[in-house]
Amino acid sequence: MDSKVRVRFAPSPTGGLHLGGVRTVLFNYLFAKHHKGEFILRIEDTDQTRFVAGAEDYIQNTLAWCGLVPDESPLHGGAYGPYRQSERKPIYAKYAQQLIEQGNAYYAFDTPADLEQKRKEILNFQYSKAHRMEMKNSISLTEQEVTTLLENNTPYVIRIKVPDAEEVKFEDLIRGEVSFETSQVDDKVLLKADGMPTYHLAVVVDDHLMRITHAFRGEEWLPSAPVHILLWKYLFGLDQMPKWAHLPLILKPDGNGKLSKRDGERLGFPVFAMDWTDPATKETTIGFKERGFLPEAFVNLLAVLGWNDGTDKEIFTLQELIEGFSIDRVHKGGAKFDYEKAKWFNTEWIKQLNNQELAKLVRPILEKEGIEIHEDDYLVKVIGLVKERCHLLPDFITQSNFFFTPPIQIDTASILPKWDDKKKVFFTELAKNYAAKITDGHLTAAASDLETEFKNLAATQDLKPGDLMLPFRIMLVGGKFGPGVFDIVSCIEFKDAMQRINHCLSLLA
RNA sequence: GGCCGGUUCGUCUAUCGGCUAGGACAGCCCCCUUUCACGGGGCAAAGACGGGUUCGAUUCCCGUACCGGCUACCA
Repeated sequence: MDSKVRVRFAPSPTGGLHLGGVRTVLFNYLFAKHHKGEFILRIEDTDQTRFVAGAEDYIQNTLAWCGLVPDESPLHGGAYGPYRQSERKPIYAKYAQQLIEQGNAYYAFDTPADLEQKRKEILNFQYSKAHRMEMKNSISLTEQEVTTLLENNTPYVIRIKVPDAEEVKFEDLIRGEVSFETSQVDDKVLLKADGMPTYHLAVVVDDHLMRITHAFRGEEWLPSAPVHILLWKYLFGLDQMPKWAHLPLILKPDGNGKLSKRDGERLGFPVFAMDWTDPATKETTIGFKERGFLPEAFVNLLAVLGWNDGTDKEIFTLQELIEGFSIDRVHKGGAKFDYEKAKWFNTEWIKQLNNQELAKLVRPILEKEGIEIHEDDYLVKVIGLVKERCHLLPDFITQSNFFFTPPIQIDTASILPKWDDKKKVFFTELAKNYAAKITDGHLTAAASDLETEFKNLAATQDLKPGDLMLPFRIMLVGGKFGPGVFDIVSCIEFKDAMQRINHCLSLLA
């Protein structure tokens, strides 16, 4: 009770981190920080066949981007390391041995082929009481046979000996009491033939050694919970066991089933937090970051997918999430991911973020497009003008590039139908006026003044301003979009505005 | 198949026995805007089904249906 809250996120480094993974991290983090506790990152790399180079760095980078920095991790160190299970290999064998001595585990010598054969022969084969005696293990074999097998270095695994007819139950922080009949659970492998532990053993041993107080993980782990409960009982005592919470799954938007990388590709939205390039295939999977999401928005949208604070509030800062988070307000049911709503969160965050901060993020995106930015102040001003029409960061490209360079594509087709000599005269005159301003030493003017002058000029020529606005807009930005025309003129200044008018006039001639 | 879990508008969700079932996204309409957005207003849209318990069930219990997860020397 009075011991410090310690939680862990324990991914296996097999590829990019998807939405569900990041949300698991987030809930862990929020819970820990809410209780002024510690958040640990532990890398579960016990399956050497699935290990993918770079995946661990990717995980660390993703956490950093999201602002969910671990207190202890392979990178940050800590008092309970090492934090990579592959580096803890010797530890697990000791506990497996202890279980054997206690009679809670046993050696099994069946080869993969033996098992495959057995599964073919018997429908719904389970390595458990029902078939244990038909297999090659230290329960079915005599002591002498086992000793010989061991002395000959016969490959073996260690399996948990699940008790006969017991009820295993535990209190899930989200689901309440969950119980299992042990006759339904099989003798899971604890230690593999290569000496590595399986998840089942490793998670229990490490959670104990790392003093984990609360263990949150995806719902897909619920069925193996009884194995872990049993292991806790045999090894460290149930009173030492962390509190469990099994998080609901994030489901695909259409149809059924949990969200996968393929769904994102199919439906055209990211599933990974950041870009991930598979080192083997060189195939890159797009991430939320690169798609133009702000980390604040990403964290926000994930947090409210399956959790809410009981009010109508939807926009939360990380700090607000920490303060308001509680595990018992997490949903039981899975949630379908809605990309449209996800974008809405980003739109909101773009509006919330101040222009200076936004400028830092937008600048590299524009520069990558070959847009030259000479002054920071100018960029900040432009961002203020266009931010409310941007949903994703790359939207700033189309929304603001005409502030930096004259439009290349000009939608003259939208001007032509109503174009006539009167308008031509007007714009020729307008350009001259701007030229005169420059001669007088004026670079620019306030938008409201520009508008007044524009309307006055229109009046003297007996033209309706309304008929002139669209052509003017297209001359300036190339199409029917963007902020108010006079804001644009004010921003790009007389010289540039004049050139764009003249250029367009020549196109229309 | 077995085990476990889940089930409120199309989607995310509020409701902890008393509701004309609220909000948000998406959709549609209107206003604002001489562009596109933003913003404001409005419309439409839900308690899987059947039994109980109760004065009263979306809320509690049971059953059914449907959906999902797991069922590896993967996590």
